[in-house]
Parts: sequence; C-alpha cells; structure tokens
Amino acid sequence: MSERATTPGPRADMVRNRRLLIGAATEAFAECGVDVSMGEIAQRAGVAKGTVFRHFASKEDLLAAITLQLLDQLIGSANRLLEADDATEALREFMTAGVEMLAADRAFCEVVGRPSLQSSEVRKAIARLADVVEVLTARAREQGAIRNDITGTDVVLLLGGIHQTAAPVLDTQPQIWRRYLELAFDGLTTTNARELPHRPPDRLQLTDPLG
Amino acid sequence: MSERATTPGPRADMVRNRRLLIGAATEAFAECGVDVSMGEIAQRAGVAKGTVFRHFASKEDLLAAITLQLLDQLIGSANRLLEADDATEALREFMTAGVEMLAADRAFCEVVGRPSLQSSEVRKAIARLADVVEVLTARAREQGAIRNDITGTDVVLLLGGIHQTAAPVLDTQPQIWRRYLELAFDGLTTTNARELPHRPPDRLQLTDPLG
Amino acid sequence: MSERATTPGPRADMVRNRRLLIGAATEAFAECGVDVSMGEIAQRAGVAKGTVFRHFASKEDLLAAITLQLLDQLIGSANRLLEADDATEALREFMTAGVEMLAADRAFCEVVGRPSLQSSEVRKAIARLADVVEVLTARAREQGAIRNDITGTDVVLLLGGIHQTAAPVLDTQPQIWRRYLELAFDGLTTTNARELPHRPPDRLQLTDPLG
Amino acid sequence: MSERATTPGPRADMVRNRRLLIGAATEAFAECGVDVSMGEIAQRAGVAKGTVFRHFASKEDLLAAITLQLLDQLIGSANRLLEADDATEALREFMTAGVEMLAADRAFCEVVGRPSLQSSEVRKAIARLADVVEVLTARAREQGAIRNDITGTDVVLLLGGIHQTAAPVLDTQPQIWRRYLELAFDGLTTTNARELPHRPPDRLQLTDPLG
DNA sequence: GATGAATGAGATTTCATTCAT
DNA sequence: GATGAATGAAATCTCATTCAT
Repeated sequence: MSERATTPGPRADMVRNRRLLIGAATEAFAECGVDVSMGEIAQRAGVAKGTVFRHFASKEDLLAAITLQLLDQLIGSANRLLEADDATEALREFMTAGVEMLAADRAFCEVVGRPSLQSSEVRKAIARLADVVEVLTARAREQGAIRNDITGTDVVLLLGGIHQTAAPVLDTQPQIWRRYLELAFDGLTTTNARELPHRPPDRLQLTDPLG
Repeated sequence: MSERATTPGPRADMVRNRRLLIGAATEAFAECGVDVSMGEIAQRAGVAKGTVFRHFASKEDLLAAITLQLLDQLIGSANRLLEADDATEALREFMTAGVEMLAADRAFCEVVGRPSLQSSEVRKAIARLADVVEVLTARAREQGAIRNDITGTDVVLLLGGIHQTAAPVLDTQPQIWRRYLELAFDGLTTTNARELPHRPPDRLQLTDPLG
Repeated sequence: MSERATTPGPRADMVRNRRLLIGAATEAFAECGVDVSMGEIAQRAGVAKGTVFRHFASKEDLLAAITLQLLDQLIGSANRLLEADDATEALREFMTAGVEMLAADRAFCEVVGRPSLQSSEVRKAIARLADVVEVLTARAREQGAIRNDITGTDVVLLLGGIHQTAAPVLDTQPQIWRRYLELAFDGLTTTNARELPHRPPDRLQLTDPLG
Repeated sequence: MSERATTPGPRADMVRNRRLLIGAATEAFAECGVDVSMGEIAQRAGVAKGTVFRHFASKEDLLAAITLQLLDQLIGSANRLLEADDATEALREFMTAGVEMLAADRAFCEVVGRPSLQSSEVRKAIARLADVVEVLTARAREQGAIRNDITGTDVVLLLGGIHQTAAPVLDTQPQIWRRYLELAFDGLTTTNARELPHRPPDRLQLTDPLG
C-alpha cells in the first residue's frame, strides 16, 4: 500500500529505460570509444534517440555518467582494499583492477587521458579516487615496500600509462598489460633507487580549473 | 654555372605552401589530435581548402605524411645512438627523445596507439623503428644493464605508456613525463627481479597483416 | 471501430514530407536529369537536406526509388493491356504510354539508357518489364500484325529511341514524339520486309551480370 | 626562306598542342561523355591544364569545337552523297555514317540530344546539316522511295533515336544499331502508309532562340 | 605561350540536438 | 514520458577556372 502511494506515475518504464540505456552506453563506449554516435547507443538500448536525450541532456552528460560509474567501481575497489593486511599486495590488486578496466574500455581511456573530455563531476570523482589511492599508497610506503616519493596520484596516472603501453597490441595479445603492470610495479618497488627527477603530480582535479 | 641560374618552374610558391601546410598540419595535429578538420589546417596554413587536397590527396595521406616525418626523426635519433659507447645511457636518451616527441603531439599518440589509423607506410616505419630499437636494446642487455627479457618492441611500446602516464597533467606540469620515464627505466633495469609474467610483444607491424 | 480511432504515431508529417520529397525528386529528376543535386531536391520539397537523407540513405537510393516508381507504372500499364482484345492496338497503346513517360522525364531516360546508373532493383524491374512486354509482343506477332523477328526487348529499347528522336525539339514541339512513334510502328508492322540484319537484343538485365 | 618570314614566333608548339588537345578531347568526350573533367583531357593530351584554357576559353567552348568537328564530318559526308545516283541508297549510307558516329561517341549524343548543351555555333552547324540532309531526303522522296511527309530534319533527328535504341545494349552487342537502322528505314520507306500524325519538326536551330 | 598551383563554390553525407505528435 | 522525424552545421573531397612564374 504505502509503496504505491509514494510513486504515482508510470515511473517503471523510465527506470527500466534508464537501466537499458546505461548498459548500452557502457558497452558502446567501451567497444567504440567516445566517438560512437548517440543513434548507435539508442539502437543498442532498443529505445528511440529522443529517449536518450530525455535521460541525459547531452552526449557529454551521458559520457560523464558512464565514466562516473566506472570511476565509482574503481573507488569502491580501492576502498575495499584499504582493509587488506598486506598493503603492497593490495596496491597491486588495485592497479590490476584499474588497468583491467581500462583495457576493456576505449572511451574510459580517452576520457581519463584527455582533460578536455572531463566534466567537473568526473574530475571530482578522479580526485576522490586519487584521495583513497593516496591512503592505499601511503600504507604500502609505510611498509617500506615502495619508494618514498611515490604518491597516490602517481599510481592513478600509472594506470593509464600501463594500459597505453599495451594498447597497440591489445587485439593480438589481450593479456599483455599484465607484463607492463609488473614492469611498472618493479619500478615502484625499486626502493634503493635515487630520487625521481620531477616533483610528484599535483592533485588531479586541478588540471583544468574551469570545470 | 649556367645550369644553376635557370631554376625551371614556379615551384617557389608551392614549396613555400607545402612547408606552411606541413607546419600547420604538424601543429594542428599535435594540438588537436587526428580529428582536427582539413579546413582548420588550411586556415592555419593560410591557404584555401583546395590547396590542402592538391598537396595531399586525402586527410589520411596528410596524417600519414606528418606521422612518417615524426617517426623518421625518431628512427634517425635511434640510429645515431647506436654509435654511443654507453648503451644504457643511449637507450635512456632514445626513450627521452621518444617520449618528448609524444608529449608534444596528440595525433602522433593517437596514430601510434591505434592500428586502425596506421597506413601501411606508417606500419612499415614503426617496424623499422622497432628493428633499430631492438639493436639498441640488445646492446644494453649485453652490458647487463637491463633485464634479460626486455625486447625492443617493449621499449617502443613503453614510449606511449610513459607519455600517457603524464598526459592527463601535461597542461600544468609539462615536464612530468621525465618522472615517469625514470620510473619505467628503473623497472627496466631491475635486473634481479623475477621474470615478467607475459611473453614479450610480437613485432609491431604484425598487428594488422593487411598493410 | 475503436482500432481505427487510435492512429499511433506522428507519422502524418513524415508521410507528408515523404510525399513532398518524392514529388520534388520526381520533378527535379524529370526536369534536370540525374545530376540535379540533393540540395535542390530538398529545397523544392521545402525540407532540410538532412531530411532527404533520412528518407533515402543516398542519392543513388532516391534515384532508384523514383525510377522504380516509373517502371512500375509502365509494368502496370503493360499488364493491363495484356487483357485487350486487339493485341496490335494494345502494343501501340503500351508504346504510347512508355514514350510519353520518357518524354516527360530526363533522368528516367538517362537511367534507362545507361546501365551504370541502374541499381540491381532497377535492373530487375527492367527485366520484369521486358518479360511482360515479351508476352504483349508475342500476341501481336501471332495476330500477324508485326514482323516475326521482333522481340519484347526490341520494343522496350524502341521506347527510348523514339523518345530520343523527339527529344531535341521537345521544348518547342512537345507532342512530336507521336510522329516518331507512328513511324517506328510502321517499321514494326512492315511484315513483308526482309529479315532484320542483326540478331535480336539479349534480355535486358544481362547487360551487367553483377546486379 | 619565305616560310620563315611569315611566321615569326614559336607558333609551331601552339599548333602542335592544339592538335594534341583536340585529339585528346575527342577521345575523352567520346569515351566518357560531357562530364569528363578538363584535367583528364589535359592529361590525355600531355599538356598542362592552363594550356587547355589558353586554347579554349571554357569547357563549353572545347566541347563546342569537338562537336562542330564531328558535325562537319557528317555534313561533308552528306555533301558527298548528294552526288550519288541512287538517292535512297545514299540516304541509307548517310544514316549509317551518322548512327555509327553517335555509337562511338558518348558526348556527341549528349550534346545533340540536349539543346542546353548546344552553343549557337553548334546549333548553326546542326541547321547546316539539316539543310543538306533536306536535299538528300528530297531526292529520295522524288525517286518515290520514301514517304512524302518525311523531311531532312526528321532524318537528322532519327539518327539520335536509332542510336539511343541501341545504346542500352551497346556494351554487349556493339553492332545492334544496324538492326534498328534497318527498322527505321523500313518505317521511312513504308510509302503506302497513312500520313504521320504530327506535322514535321521545325528546322533544328529554332529549338532555343537564345543562342 | 606554357605551366601547374591556388582558388573557392558546391556536392554528398553524418550526427547531435530539438520538437511535434 | 516516449518517439523518431526534422534540422542544419560541419566534414571530406572535386573541379572549372584564374594567375603568378
């Protein structure tokens, strides 16, 4: 009884369409990158183009929503790993999850790697991600497992770099990112090396102060 | 004597325009990426749209020409460094040159990172690059300076990865790629580490056997 | 009853635009030939250029649709005349209808006369036309009214020829094709003449076996 | 000696180029029709595009020149046949020559069949052709070989019509125009037929009084 | 006089977005 | 709220013609 009273209209369809739409957009952006057309997304969702624009005012908005969803997954993953005993292994697991996500999603890479594609929401989420990764990294640092001068932002940036290293051969060697993740990890854990030549990166959302 | 006096045709303008055009295209692709329009390039060069198409029959051709020019610079750089005494330092210098070039050029990254944008000429040039880098890498390996299981193709792929690591903050910290280059280099030189978890990448031109 | 009341969608406008578009295209192709631009057609229909492409995916498609419509009219005409008592008079009527249609339509002539402009649909329709005209012709032949060695394909080809004879003066003497139709008909009915010097034409769709 | 005195400049090249150009244009128009590009013609002639425009101020002019040349051949042919004893056979030979020329030349057909492509020069030449064919026809008529109501203009128009009848199958049956020439000729010589239904065509140049 | 580079109008086509139904 | 037709800006590319060399 009480349920019906609070939701008067035919909201069910809308909720369902939104779900379909997000699923289709997630897939389409992942496969085709940010240049996939709104028409293609509508078609994959089995709805009309107008419906896409009712749910997301512009392509930019839709892309932001999808990207945020992925970033939130990554943030959740990092948060869960904060509880782990072995901080170094936790960091490796986080990076594995992150690169794996990038490897499977063309648009996500494009957005994360190009500030001009980032809405302010996305930038905020990236900052949140950087914050939690900062903690994850600090714990590993404190265990003496990684270099002193590595920050959480370094780690976040490395996700994109490791993915990109593998990207040109992803079609023929889809798992090769694991090789470059290990290589990068070896760089991170080279604790007796001399200090790195450039100060750590600024916090990520500062990249473009307009948003 | 008399031969030099009679420069034959009205080539002066064309040469000048071609130079302007290549300059404009190099800049425009570098700043805006491969999606910049031919009209924008024409405008930057100060010529009419038709002139662009007289010099380069299609956008694809123009992009290939610009990309080849950059790849040739890189190949030249690698060839020169083959003469160096310290192979490890030579490798580091080559990687520095490569990442620096990528850092300055959005389209170059896009082309190098996406096989579908590569003409057969470009693929051949990438293969040539991989070949000479293979030698450069072998020499460093023989000096015992880098891991046994690192190939030249790994090194070429790493250029894109290092660049990408820095790309999101390039606007505010344009030199930060040096940090990630060092980090990657430390990974390469971790000679006492366990073997990397995935076999080395295939030679690069094999990505798409059509070219 | 109630079913008829609920016309489902906003189809009214589309149907109207499609009609306008087909009308405009029919006219424009008829007046200007196949080289008329899609922009001109859009303008004549009073719609935007994009609308033309929503209804017909390419210029080729639009031209095919218009041509098919005319061919279907002709095929219908021929089919109806199969019922006539006087086969010779039926043949004359069919030819009258055919030449009249051509006389009014530049693009139709160009398409019918140039295999490279014919889509496979159009070629099939021409073949269907040739088939029914074959029957029409056979009946007239059996009545002893026309030469023994005249086929339906001859008759179809003659439509274009008769039209072309009149075309150069069509502007000033729009009905003169009737003169040349009669003249050709007299050629067809010259039953005591010697045999024609070249074997009959092949069936029409065989011109380009790709379709 | 005397030769050199009257032609001072380097006229030889120009004359040669003009000849090359006319040859190339004749071929190109014949094979490709009026839509062939000026660049293609220049290339076939082995000269630069600018040279084409020095000799012929516009594409229209070049097309007119080539068309006139062909019309003059036809006029010459008709004039020679005025001398023949058998006027009917002469008429048949003239028509054979005319249709053969059309069969070999796409642009010629297009120009002859479309008044809008005819310069005033071309229209005048067509009128001259009609005049001499008028005589040729009159002689055959006087021999009682062809219908009373056939004029020279009818005959000229028929050339295009006969050609067009065969055009759609010209690729696979290149000689089939002979069939339709014979058929048309049988129409012309059906002397006991009733009068044709439309008055004869006006003299040809009157089609478009603007030129 | 010949050259061929430059021009720029115009053609086809795509696609994010708006809006009538 | 959903639909999908309409819009129109923008992109690539072609070609007759002009003009500097």
